[in-house]
Amino acid sequence: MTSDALVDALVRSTFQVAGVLTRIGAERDLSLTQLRALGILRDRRPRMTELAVFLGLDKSTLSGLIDRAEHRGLVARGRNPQDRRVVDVFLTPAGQELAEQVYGEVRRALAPAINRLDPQDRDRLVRLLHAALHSPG
Amino acid sequence: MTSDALVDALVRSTFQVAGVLTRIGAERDLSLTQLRALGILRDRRPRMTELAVFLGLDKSTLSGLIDRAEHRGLVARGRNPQDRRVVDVFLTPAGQELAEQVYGEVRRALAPAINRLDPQDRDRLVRLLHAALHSPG
DNA sequence: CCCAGTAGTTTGTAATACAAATAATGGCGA
DNA sequence: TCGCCATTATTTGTATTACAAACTACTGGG
Repeated sequence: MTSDALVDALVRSTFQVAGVLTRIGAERDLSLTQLRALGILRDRRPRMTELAVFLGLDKSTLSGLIDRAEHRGLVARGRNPQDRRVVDVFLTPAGQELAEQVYGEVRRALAPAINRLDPQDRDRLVRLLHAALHSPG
Repeated sequence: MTSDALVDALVRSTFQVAGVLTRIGAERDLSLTQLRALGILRDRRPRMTELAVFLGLDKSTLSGLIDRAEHRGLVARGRNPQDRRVVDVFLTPAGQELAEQVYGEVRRALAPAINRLDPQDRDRLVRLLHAALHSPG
């Protein structure tokens, strides 16, 4: 069946890309989760609960994660004056720089894979991934 | 740039599929790594070191992983008569059944995404993923 | 037979993750 | 305004995941 081949291809590529991300993160002492958090925080300033939902983590897990990143000076916590229960999270300048470095490294690491496709196929792949996964559901 | 859009799409789909796999694994007390190990063992009987390399883990990490799976009756260790240092790992019948269940569940979970594509686009996506990622390098 | 190298395990430590309990605040109803 | 429940995040306790270093058992060459 075609759909089984597609499931296999998606799972395979998932583990392959996750492996690349894990390796790049490890070079800078970032777990896959921390790396993803950095990526999310590049263009957002969520509250703890929002970020936990985004990452699919329990809020207690996120407290520890942000603790460690904060001690390393990568992120900071901000209090929300409207609702003082709320804690906003955002990247420090050091965190921003690291995030850009890491994602530059990711682009470089995936470049060989991408260069195996001609520009038209790249566009096709983007559109197909978008159509399949980036939609409601 | 097109290649940046493709990197974004690959990273995004990686986290999305990994999320699905994590959730399905969690329903059966399987981590993403255990789930992947089960998938690999479906059609292989590697030695410990081979499996560790496959998963990108240290051999000491794998010892613990296989210990826990063995206690749950999912895998078994076999001694190699040619070289008695070597330990082969393979699925028990229970492990085989769980692996099939889980991967059936994965197919069901990804079906909605797949069904958004017509058969021709599914083939295209399989070929593009294969061309980009499943090649040398 | 000795010894260097290989295959796995054990031990120690840190990070990741969840659940339950806790603390602080907000907001609604009486 | 007071009381109470809900919300937001942290703390605490436990299991898993992961690595590195030390260790055990075995192999194969000299």
